[in-house]
Amino acid sequence: MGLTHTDAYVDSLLANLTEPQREAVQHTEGPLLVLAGAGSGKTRVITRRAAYIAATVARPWEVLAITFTNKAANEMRERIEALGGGQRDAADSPPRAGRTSSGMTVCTFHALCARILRMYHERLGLSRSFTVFDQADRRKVVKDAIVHCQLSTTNWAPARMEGAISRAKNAMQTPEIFASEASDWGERTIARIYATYEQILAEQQGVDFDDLLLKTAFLLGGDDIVRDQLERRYRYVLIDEYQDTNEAQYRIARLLTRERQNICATGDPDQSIYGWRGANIGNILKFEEDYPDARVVRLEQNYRSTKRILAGASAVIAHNRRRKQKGLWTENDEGAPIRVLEFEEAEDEARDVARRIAAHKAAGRQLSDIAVFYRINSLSRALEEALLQAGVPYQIARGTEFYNRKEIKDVLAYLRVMINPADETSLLRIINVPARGIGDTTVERLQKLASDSGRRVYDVIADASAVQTLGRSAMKLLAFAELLRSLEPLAQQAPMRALDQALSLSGLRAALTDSADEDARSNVDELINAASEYEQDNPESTLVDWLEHTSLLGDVDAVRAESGAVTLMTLHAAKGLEFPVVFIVALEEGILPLQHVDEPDGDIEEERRLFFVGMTRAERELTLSHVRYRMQRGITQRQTRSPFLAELPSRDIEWLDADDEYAAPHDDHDSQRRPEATRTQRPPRWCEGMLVRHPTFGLGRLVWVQPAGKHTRAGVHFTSGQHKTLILEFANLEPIDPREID
DNA sequence: ACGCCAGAAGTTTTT
DNA sequence: CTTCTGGCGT
Repeated sequence: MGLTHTDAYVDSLLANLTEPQREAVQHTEGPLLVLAGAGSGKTRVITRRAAYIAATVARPWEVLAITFTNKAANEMRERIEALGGGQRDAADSPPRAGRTSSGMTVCTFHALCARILRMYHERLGLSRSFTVFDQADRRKVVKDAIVHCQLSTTNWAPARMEGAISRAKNAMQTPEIFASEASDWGERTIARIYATYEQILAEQQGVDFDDLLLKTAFLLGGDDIVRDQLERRYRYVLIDEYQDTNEAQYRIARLLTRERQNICATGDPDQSIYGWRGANIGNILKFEEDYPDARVVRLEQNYRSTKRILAGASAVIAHNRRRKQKGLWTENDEGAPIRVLEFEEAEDEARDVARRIAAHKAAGRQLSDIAVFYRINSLSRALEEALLQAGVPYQIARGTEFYNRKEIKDVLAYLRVMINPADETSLLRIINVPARGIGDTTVERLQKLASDSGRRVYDVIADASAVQTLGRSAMKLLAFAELLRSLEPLAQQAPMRALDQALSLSGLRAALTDSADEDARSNVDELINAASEYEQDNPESTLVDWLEHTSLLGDVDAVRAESGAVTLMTLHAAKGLEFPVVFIVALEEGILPLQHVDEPDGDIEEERRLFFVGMTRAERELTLSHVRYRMQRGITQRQTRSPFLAELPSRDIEWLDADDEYAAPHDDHDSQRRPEATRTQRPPRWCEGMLVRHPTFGLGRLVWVQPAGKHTRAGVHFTSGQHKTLILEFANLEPIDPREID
C-alpha cells in the first residue's frame, strides 16, 4: 500500500525536523496528541505527517485532515502538494473540491459534514439538494419562528434566540431535549421557538451551520453501517486546532476513529479562545483519558519570537490553572524589551501608535509587517482616525462580508431557488427583486394560500387557477412563475453559465447596469470571477457544489494581505498569524479582560489566553498600551490597568511614560533609513495612499488605483468608515495635502 | 421605493 | 456616542 514511493522521497519527508517533530510524523498507528506551542512549526509537522502516511501505510484518499477555516485548509493542501509525491496514484480520478491532487481530503469540519450529509441524505429525510442557510438566512427564519409562535420580536430578541438555539445545537440538544430540560416559562418558550425554527428549516430543506455538525454527529452515532463505511473510507484522521472543537465536532472525531483509533489531534490548550462559541477546551485536556494508549508529543521550541516576548507570554499564561504545562523556549535573539505605555485617553494612545508606526516606516520597515490588535471592534475607530491623520495606510480585517452584500445574496438566492424550490427564504427574497410590482400584501396572501393548501409557495405561484384569486397581481405572479420555470434547466449547467444566465433572465443584470451602484456591479463581476475560478479548479463540479462552496466560505479568505498597509484587527482574528511588529491596545480592566454586564465573572482564563495569543503573534517587537480615561458609549470612564500587565516579568518590560520622547525604532532596518526627501518632481495625479476629499463622503484615502478602460477606478476608504469604489474622472475628488489637516 | 425619525441597543464570530 | 432597526410618511 502506498509503496510506490521511493525511499528518497520518504527520507525527504523526515529531513530537517527536530526530534519531537520527527516523532510526530512517524507515529502513524494509534492515537496521537501533538501539543504544539505557539510558533512551534505545527503546520510543517501536520503536512509532513499527512504526506508520510500517504507514502508509507495508506493510500492518499484514506487520509483525512480537518481544519476549522477554509484558509487553513487551503494552506495545508497547498503545502502538502508542495511536498510532492503521490500524484501518480490518482491520475485516474478527477480533482475534487477539498482534495489534494493525490486524492487526500483536506477540508473544514463543515465542508466534510456537508459532503457526508449529501452522501447519506436519504437516511436523514433530506433532499439531495438541501441548502446551507447562512447567518442572515438563519436570522430570517428565527424571526419567522418567533412570529409563528405569536410572540413579539421585541420581547424575544431574534439575536438572543439565535444564540440560544445555536448553543443548544452545539451541545447537541434537540428541541425535545431542550424542552425537557427547560426549568421556567422563559426557557419553555425558547424551546417552542427552537422547535418551530427546526420545523421551518425542515420544510425548506434548509440546514444551518450548526446542523451540518449536529446532523452528522447524530448520523454517525446512530447508524453503525454509515459509521463503518466512513471509518473504512478515512483510515487516518488528523484534526487541527483540537482545542477549539465543540461537543458535536468532538463526537464526530471520536466516532470516525472508533475502531482503529488512528486519530491525530493537534492544538494548543493555551490558544483556546472560542469557548463562548461552544468550543470546549476540555476536549483536548482529556484526550489522554479518551485514548489511554495515546502518544503525546510536545512541540515546545518556538521559531517565531524573541526570547523576551516569549518570556513575557509564558509568564502570563502560567497564571492559568486549566492547561497543560508547557515550557516554550527559543534559540532566537534576546530582542528588545516589551514596551508598556500609559496614556491619558484613547486619542493619545492612538496618536502615539500611529506615530510609532510612521517612525517604523521611515526606518524602512514594511507596513505589512506591522499589526495593531484590540479586544473589541469599537476600539478601531480612534486608531483609524489617528492613522489617517498620520498618513499611514491601514487595512482592517473586518468581517463585513462579500457574501453578505445585498447584490450577492440576491443572485445567489436565484440559484438556490433553482436547485431547491423548497427554499422559501430565498424565494421570498427575490420575488420582487428586481422590482416587478409584487408588493408585501400580495406576498402575504400568497403565503397564506400556500399554508392553507399545504403546498410550497413555489408550486402555488405556478398554479394559474390559484394565482387568479389574488386579483390584480396575478399577471405579475404568473410572469414570475414563468421566469422561475425558465431558470429550472439551468440547475444542470456548470456554475458560471448558470450564474450568467440567471443574471440575465432575472433582470438583475439590467437593473444593475442601470443603477448608479458602482460597487454592486463590481461585486457581481467578482462573483462571476469566483465562479469561473472555481470551475477551473474543479472541472467536474456542479452548481450545487459551487453553491455549497460559497455558503461555507467565510470572508477570511477574501481578506488578502495588502502590502503597504498596517493591519488592524481583533485579537480573535489574529490567531494563526504573525507579524514582526505588534501593538496591543486598551490593556484595561473590563476590556482585556473583557467584562460583560450580565456575567460579571466571565472566563478570565480565556481572556488571558486571548492576550497570550496576541502576544505570541509578535516576532521582534511588542508594545502594549492602556489609558487612564476611556470613552465608551458616550460615557468617559476612569480605567484601571489590566491585571495581566502585573503578570509580566519586570526584567523583560520597559515601562514608558506617555510624555517620554522615544528614539526611532531600533531594529535591523536602520541602514535603509533615509531622510524624507522633499519631492522635486511632480507626483502622478492619483496614487495609492493619497489623501482626498469627496463632496459627500468627506475625507478619505486611496487604497488602490487601477486603469479601467478610458477611466481610472480607485478604492477609497473614507474617515466615515465607508469604503467606495469610484471612477476618478467622475467622482469629483480633490487631492489633499496632509499638512492641511492639522 | 425611498427617506426620515425615533428608539433601542451596543463582546469576541473559524462555519 | 454610535449604529442599526422598524415604522411611517411622501
